[in-house]
Amino acid sequence: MAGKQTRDEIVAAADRLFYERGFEATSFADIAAAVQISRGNFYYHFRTKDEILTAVIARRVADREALLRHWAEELPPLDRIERFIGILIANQSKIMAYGCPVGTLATELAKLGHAARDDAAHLFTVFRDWLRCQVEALGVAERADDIALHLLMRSQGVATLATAYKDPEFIRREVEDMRAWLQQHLPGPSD
Amino acid sequence: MAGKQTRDEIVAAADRLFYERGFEATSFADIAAAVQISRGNFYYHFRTKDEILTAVIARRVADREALLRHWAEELPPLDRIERFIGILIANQSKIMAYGCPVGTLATELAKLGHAARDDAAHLFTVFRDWLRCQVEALGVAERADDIALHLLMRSQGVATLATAYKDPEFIRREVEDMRAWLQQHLPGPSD
DNA sequence: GTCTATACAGCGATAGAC
DNA sequence: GTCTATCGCTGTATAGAC
Repeated sequence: MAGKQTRDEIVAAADRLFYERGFEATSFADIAAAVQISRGNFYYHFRTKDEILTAVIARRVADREALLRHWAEELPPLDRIERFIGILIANQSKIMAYGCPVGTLATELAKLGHAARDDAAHLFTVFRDWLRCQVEALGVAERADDIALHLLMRSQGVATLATAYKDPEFIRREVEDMRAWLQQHLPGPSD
Repeated sequence: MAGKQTRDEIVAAADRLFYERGFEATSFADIAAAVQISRGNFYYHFRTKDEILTAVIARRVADREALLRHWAEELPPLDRIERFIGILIANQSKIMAYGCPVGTLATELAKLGHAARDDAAHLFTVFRDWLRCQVEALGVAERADDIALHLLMRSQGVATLATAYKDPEFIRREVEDMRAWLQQHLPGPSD
């Protein structure tokens, strides 16, 4: 039964390396070294690089869904969205070094013409649908999906420029602006 | 003197391939095949992959500077910025397929920890400084750089989501929103 | 300036012993 | 389930003929 644990360790290491170095730039040897197993053993668990990519994407989807579910249980709708925006602050060190894990993987797979590109784009949809639901819960009936996409768009833009310039003050300012924008696009308390 | 021409063809082909497939995923054989020369001849012009990357970045900087200078000569300041925003529409097919050439290269080199990462980030600065100048020309004395960064941020966000979702209607809507935002952040005609 | 031939490391992937 | 050994291919890079 140690097989399951080894497999999980491989996926966790691949998840981290695909994020930090990129999918193409990460070799089997890199992952095996990170988990401290031989390449031969590695191939017992995953026969191709595509298989491990699929497992990594599934892991990321599960992680994000669990996180968003957790927020939905603990916070009221507005705070949930603010928490989403706050990811840019909470993860700013990693974002300045490696960008957004969702956006950078989707872009890389699109360039590679990889079969899993749509699966990677689906990671965006996890956030998109969740954001739309929260916006609707705040009383916005129409254009809730547009608002969700706009928040996603801003997150991606901030992440990309944060990686290029590594400027925490830029991130702080844009996060504040996102929060103000959100307030303006929700029904006021008198509605 | 055919050497100069061959060299230009190599850089042009590498520029396109680095954009469409990524820097890491493009091999010397790919570039040589695109220019229809042998690998041996290729190495006469560029001895390492880093050398050709440097040449590609220099080419991109020169191309963008020439384009922006051209706009500055032909259009009034507000139209120049609108033209910048309009890149998202004019290049939407390529952006949906490969993302933004500036943002995707900067992100990839950041992940690779490549020495040329700062040079790639400088490509952003070409647009940043130019946008700041146009905003200042429209009468904004303070926060012109913040406005420039905000426009860059939005462009990057739209490009990333456009690559993931390939939705022209999303691009159209966000471009319209960028133009409206710009109008709101410029001094009114009565000021 | 352009070519062929080639060196050598690292890649993804397989076979088979334990 | 984990290992060593190895395969075939591709990657960057070089040497030298023309």
